[in-house]
Formats: sequence, structure tokens, C-alpha cells
Amino acid sequence: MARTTGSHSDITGPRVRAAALRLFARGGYAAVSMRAIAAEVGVQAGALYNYTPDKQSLLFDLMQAHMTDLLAETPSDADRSAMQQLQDFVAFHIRFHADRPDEVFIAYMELRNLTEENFAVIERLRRDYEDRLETILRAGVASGDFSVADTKIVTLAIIAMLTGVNTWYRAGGRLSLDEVVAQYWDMVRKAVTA
Amino acid sequence: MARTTGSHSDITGPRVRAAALRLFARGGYAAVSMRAIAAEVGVQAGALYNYTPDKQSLLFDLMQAHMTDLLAETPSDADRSAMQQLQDFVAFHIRFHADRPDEVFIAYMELRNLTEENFAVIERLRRDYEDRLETILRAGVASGDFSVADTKIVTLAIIAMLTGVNTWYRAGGRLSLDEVVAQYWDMVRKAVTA
DNA sequence: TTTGCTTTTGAACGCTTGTTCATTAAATTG
DNA sequence: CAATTTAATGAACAAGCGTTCAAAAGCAAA
Repeated sequence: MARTTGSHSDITGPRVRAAALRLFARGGYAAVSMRAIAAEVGVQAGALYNYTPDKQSLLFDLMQAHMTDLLAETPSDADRSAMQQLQDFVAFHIRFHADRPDEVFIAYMELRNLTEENFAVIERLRRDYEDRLETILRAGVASGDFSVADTKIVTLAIIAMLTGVNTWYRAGGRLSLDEVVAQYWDMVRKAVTA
Repeated sequence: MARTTGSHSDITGPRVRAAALRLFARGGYAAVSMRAIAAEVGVQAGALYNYTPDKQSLLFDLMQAHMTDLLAETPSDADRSAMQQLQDFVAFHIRFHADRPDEVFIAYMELRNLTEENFAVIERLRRDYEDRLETILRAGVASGDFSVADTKIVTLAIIAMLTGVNTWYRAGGRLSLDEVVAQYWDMVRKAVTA
């Protein structure tokens, strides 16, 4: 046997990325073998190398795509008040992350399995995202809407709190996403006002 | 060569655990080999098996010891008000975790590398810890000191926020631990009051 | 229907993995 | 000093790792 009937790179390529995403999220990059990814796709290990130069690129591409999407979709409407922008940010963060549990898990857990250069790229994207929130906080401090001692700390505290939702939230659980967003917004709003 | 001069289990044993802790935190359980741990101790891989039945037990023992310590040292003075108990908890959590960055990192990142049975044990300890905080929140709601819609969510949100400190705090950095504790307590206090 | 391109197989590569164990030498005990 | 216990070595094991590549077979175009 060699090429199998129905095989096509437009189909196999996405399936390879999907399988890697799923397995890396479930078992961790280091613990997942190329053969395991191939088995999930239904192919032999050698075939994966038509779609990625190596295992490391598979991880990096997934993380970079996720961070790029995150930044592209982050709302930033300078016409709205700092309070409104903060509310937009909180709602967006929770919803975006709830939609992509595997990507989020990998982006936070597999940083140390990136090569030095790849890590620098992802880390930069992450800081860009943090800066979006800190810019909102600074605007609110300047306008007098917010009362926070240190915008950097509050930025990190808010992101950590919001991202923590992913450790327990499951669609169809006790709380709807609307309720989760409302409750977290309540906490964030109170924490940044006097 | 066989037994080396100066070798003693009371010395090597702790060094094995310390090396495993350090390397697991740095590189991740799956990516660290027994030979790497042995090299860190200055011994051959075979010698490790005088101190642990296998690699999995090395990870589990580190995590269990950490969680047991955490629970043993968690303050809980029923004579104090809910507000005071919450403040105690926040200060304790930040300080305890800041003292043990490697243990904390492992406890949060390596859960998926535990066997099913070992995972159940650690997960139970973690829920016990969360329950300590939720008990305080419930007492505060009952006494009218706190205003929170859902104590379970707020519990998880607070713990996520506090644990997030470990991703950026370094001793000797821009902020002292006292300042960090003060700022996080400010956010938590505001978030749980009306 | 033939030709050339695309996609996959399956074997092979050298290397690393966790773990075991007979052997040896240091430390301790009597 | 002799006997025993303790703690290490280092070689070996089977299994799995990421990756490469010639060969084979399906697909698309002429």
C-alpha cells in the first residue's frame, strides 16, 4: 500500500493540526508522540511530515495562530468610556477563551516546550494582549473612573482571574456563560473602582 | 567503582527529591529523564531506585507533600470575623506560594501526568483547600459582611487571581511582598463587599 | 490512456527512555 | 580486625522516540 484512496492535503492538513491540538491539550506536548498524532488522524507517522517540518513547529504554529486570533478579535473602541471598554474586554476574554479550551490550555501550559526563539515570539504576543488591558486601565485612572494603585498588577490579576474560568467552566453546566460574564464583571468593576 | 566515599541515604535521599522538584518545575515531568535527575544529584540513574520505586512516585510524593503542607498551614481562626479571616487567607496564600514557586508550578502544571489514582488524591486535597476559602465566604455572606452572588465562583476567582502572582513575582523585584499582599487584599476586599 | 504529480506506506536510522540487577566498595557493627 | 549492612556502579533490557526516504499507488491533466 502507498497513497490511500480519497487522501488529499486539504483534508489531511487540518486534521493533523486538529489532532495535535487535541492531544497536546490532553496529554501535554512532551508526552504525545508523533505516532500518537498520526494514529488520531488515521495515518502513518511519516505522513505527518508532509504537513509540518517537525514536532516543534506543530506546537508553535498552533500557539501563534491562537495568539494572533486573540489579538485580532480583541475589542478596542476608543470612543467608548474606560468603564465600557473594560466591560467589553472582560466579556470578550471570557467568551473567547470559553470557546477555545484546548488552545488556551496549550498557550498557558506549553510555553516551556517552545524553543528559545519561538518562545520569544509567543511571549511578545502575550505582552501585547496584556498591554491592551493596561491601556484601558490607565485611561480609566486618568479619567478618574478607576481607582487602582498599580495598573500593571491589576492587569495581571484580572487576566489571571478571568483565565481561571477555563479550569472549571463547561458548556451546559450549572451556570450559563452570560451568568459567568455578569458575575466576573461585577467582581472586576468593584475591584477597580473606589 | 561501586559505593562512593561519603555516600549516605540521609543525604542522597533529600537531594534526589530536591533535584526532581527543580527539574520537573523547570522542564516538565515528561521532558525530564531519570538520568537527568541522577546527573543533577551526581549519581548514576540506577541509584535513584534506592529512593523511589519509580518516576511517577517521585512526582506524586512531591505534590502530596506540598498540598499537605498547604492545608496544615492554612490559617483558620473561627474567633475572628469573616473579613479578618479572608484577609488572613489572602496574605497566607500569597506568602506561602511565593515561598515555594517550584512546588506551586508542579502542583498546577503536572496534574495530568499523575496516574488516575494519584490524581484523585491530589484533587481531593485541592478541593479541601478551596473549601477553606468558601467556608469563609459563606460565613461573611451569612453575617452580611460580604455581598457575593455565588460563593463557589468567587472562591475559584480569588484563588486563580492570587495564584497568578507566581507567574510574575520575584523576590527583590519592583514590589515587596508586603506591597503585593496589600494590593491584592485591596482588590479582594472590594470585590466581595457591596 | 498515458504522463506526471501528490500523498501515503512501511521499514529503517540512531538515540533515548524507565527500570533491573549482579557486582563492588564504603560504612557500620560486634 | 572481621562480618554485615548499606549505597553506589555500570551494563543490559525491551520499548519507544523523532525523523528520513525509496517505493508504491491514487489522482488530475492532456
